[in-house]
Amino acid sequence: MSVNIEYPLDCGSCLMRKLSVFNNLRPEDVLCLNHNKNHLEFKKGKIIFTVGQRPLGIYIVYSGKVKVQKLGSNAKEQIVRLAKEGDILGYRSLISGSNYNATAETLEDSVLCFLSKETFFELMKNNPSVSMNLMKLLSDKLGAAETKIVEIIQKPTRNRIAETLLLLNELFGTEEDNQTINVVMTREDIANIAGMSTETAIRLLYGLRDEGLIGLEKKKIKILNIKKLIKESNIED
Amino acid sequence: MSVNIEYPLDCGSCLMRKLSVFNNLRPEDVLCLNHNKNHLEFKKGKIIFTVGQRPLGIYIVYSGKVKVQKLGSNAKEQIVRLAKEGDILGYRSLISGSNYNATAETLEDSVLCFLSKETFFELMKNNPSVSMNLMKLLSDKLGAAETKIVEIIQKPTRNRIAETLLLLNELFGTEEDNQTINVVMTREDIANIAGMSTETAIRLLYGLRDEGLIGLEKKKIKILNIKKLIKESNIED
DNA sequence: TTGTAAATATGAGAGAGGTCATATTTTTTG
DNA sequence: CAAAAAATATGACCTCTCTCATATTTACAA
Repeated sequence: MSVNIEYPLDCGSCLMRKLSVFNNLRPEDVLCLNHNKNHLEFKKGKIIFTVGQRPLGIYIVYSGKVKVQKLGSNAKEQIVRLAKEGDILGYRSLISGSNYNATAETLEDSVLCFLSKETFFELMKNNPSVSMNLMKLLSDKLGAAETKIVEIIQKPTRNRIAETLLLLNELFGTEEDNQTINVVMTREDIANIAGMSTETAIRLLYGLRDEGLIGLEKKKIKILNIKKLIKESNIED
Repeated sequence: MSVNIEYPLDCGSCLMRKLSVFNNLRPEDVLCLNHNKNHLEFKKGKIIFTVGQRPLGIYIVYSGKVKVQKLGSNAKEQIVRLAKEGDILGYRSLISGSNYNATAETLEDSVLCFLSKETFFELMKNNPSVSMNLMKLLSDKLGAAETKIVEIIQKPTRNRIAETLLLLNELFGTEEDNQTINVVMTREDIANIAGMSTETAIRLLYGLRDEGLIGLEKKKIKILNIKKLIKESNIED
């Protein structure tokens, strides 16, 4: 499932660390990190953790992309979070003190950095910036989740699919052409972010393509007219 | 709107503080709290803060009940959080460093304790338990919000109204009869928690009453058969 | 490369739940 | 206490989106 590999990586110079909540550690804690971290390699489509497991630590994404999804009563997955390089995973359950209630799966080949619970809390204790960063992160995610609740209830699917594309664009950026969203996802994944059936998502994407707002080539999605797409998403905040 | 009143209250012995994230302060910080807090009285239906305002601090509910709601694009309010005695309000935006994006309104006459941003962050700096409690609180709320997203998408309205009643029961408890949920809310409020139209909520409540799961008398709601109600809510976690 | 599984595509049909209209009851306010 | 406003109640209708079925294309593994 995952392979423990040797990396010649030094946390001190690690760019991903500097993007993460551990950006502002005391020098001795950078060493601690170096000493206690564990690199794990996951192929595309592999499970990092799954519902019901007890969190043993947290994961920092060194490279790759990860989706975190929950299975609803309807036997349908809902993607509740996405992670890319520098993002952390598995912190919510760890802090809540509960077992995982979502499943994390790689969207592409990824390298993760594992940090044991003990090391994590040790770093947090000694570096106020870590808990401050985490609180900020949690607050932002909570705000986004609450906004999403309102949107799912009140916005029609067309608004939501447009918004989902804008989110992916914002989060993962574009390829060199400045248009193609830099992530490979199935239509089902996109539907599971937007909160609708796969068929509806497919139909709506074609609608947006026919109107020239986006381009579709296999799994690659281009944003051709971002202004209209923003209008279509009916964002207000 | 709100009245600044004199209370002979000592934070050291305040039961609400002991229920809150400030339950474990250094003695000198209890004094600091005593010195810097501000009591505010709000009549039922009054706005504590509203969308767009800049957070100047946080509120601790000393008595009363508060709903926090967001206005969607559909001109419909969605209740995203509820607060009772001992709960804090306004922390998410403050920590995120953004203006409020929700409105807090009292559900009944309430007394709140206001703490300036400066005092709040000072307390947090000196008492690791405060940031630990806050992180736990944020993590729990985030987990609940993500669960709600999945449920709104996948559960029919009947499941959700049942779950909403169970939530209110859990949160606010019951009156002496051990059945009547201890909160007064309009049907519209209930609909705005469950995420459906007021008409649908009313119809579903009558359905549950006709089947003997609940009792309805004016705004008072009794839970008569909690087992069946749990079954009806289709909870899995 | 080829066979198989997974993903995409598209139509048809159905129904859950929203909207609108209106009547009645309850609550608030002057 | 009366009048007005707010909340509750109920019916009719309609539409958005889901489900199901099936065909086609793409991706993957042997």
